[in-house]
Amino acid sequence: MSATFARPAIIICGPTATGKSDLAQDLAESIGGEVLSADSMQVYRGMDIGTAKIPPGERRVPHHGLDLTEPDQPYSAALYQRYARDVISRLEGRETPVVMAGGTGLYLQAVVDDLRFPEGEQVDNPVRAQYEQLAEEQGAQAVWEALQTLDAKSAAKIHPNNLKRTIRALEMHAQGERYADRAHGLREVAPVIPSIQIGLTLERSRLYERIDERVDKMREAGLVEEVEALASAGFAESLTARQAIGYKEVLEALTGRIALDEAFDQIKRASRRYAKRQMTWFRRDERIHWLDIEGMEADDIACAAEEHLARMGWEA
RNA sequence: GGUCGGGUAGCUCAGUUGGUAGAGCAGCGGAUUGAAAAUCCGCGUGUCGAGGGUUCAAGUCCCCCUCCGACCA
Repeated sequence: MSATFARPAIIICGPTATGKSDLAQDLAESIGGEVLSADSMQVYRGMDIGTAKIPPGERRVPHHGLDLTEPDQPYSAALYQRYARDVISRLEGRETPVVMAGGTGLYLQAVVDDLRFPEGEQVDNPVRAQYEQLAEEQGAQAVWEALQTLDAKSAAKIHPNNLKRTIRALEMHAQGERYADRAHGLREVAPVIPSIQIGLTLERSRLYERIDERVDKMREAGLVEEVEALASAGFAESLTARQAIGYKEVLEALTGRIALDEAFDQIKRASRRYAKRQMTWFRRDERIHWLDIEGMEADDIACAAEEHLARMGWEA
């Protein structure tokens, strides 16, 4: 990307259930911009209630990054990076501001910073199945040892128990790439798209209350029915979509392995842990200006965000 | 009112013949370059119900009070 940027991208990040999508839309509306979602699960069509996608009828500005593929298709950070940068250049060409809203830290960073993924196929990995079988037969350690033999430098950067990352390094090796040459600390990656980043946050116990409430609302809104519909459309065999919180638990309940109430308890717990991991991810990024939303209405939050934009010299 | 059982981590509980306490779950911290709502790593966070006594030493023994549960009246 060599375009020059008249204005920085505005980024709204932070843990789940803090109102990122609403704020992004409010901001985009007031500055004449468009919203670009950075969410690894909102890319799937039909996964609406459980991903808290803003319903089409409530979208007051154009939204990008939603419904990009089918739930039985795999997706990846590399695909999102290409897609999102393309959206940003098009908006840039029309001098339209972009407001990104995202809880998926890797996706945001893949767009804004100089993360470089190997060329070639973006999701298909011929060697993956082979190593997954090895893991099943001989354990994750054996796979890691295989990596150590082929690419000791990369193996040294991955914990032997971390099977997924070990397999990724092996895939890269098969492509003539080295994991170690790319993974060298997310703090040290240079930015390529200027941005103003605002993080929404809340005291932990209050955040957890909001998460619990939101999960209850998802249940009332028909999450179970949504999962039933997806299940009959081959969702259970998907690689990535089936990892979504809310969906995997309800699927377990639908197959009779756990009770529905138990499933929703698990969804709340998984969402809390997810929020914690998101905080860990975003906390290290010095660029983020944090906004504590305790006791604030949507208007107050938008107002505070606009004040920050003004302080950063943002001009419409 | 009486008898018995029990009050130990946020929750459920363990705790040897007395040597200032440990599991699961929950929680907290961190990593993260093609699955990222995924994956992985690390961390017990405690007036052992209150008070007194015995002892070099009490969660463990004794006394008393208190709370909960069961049973007998």
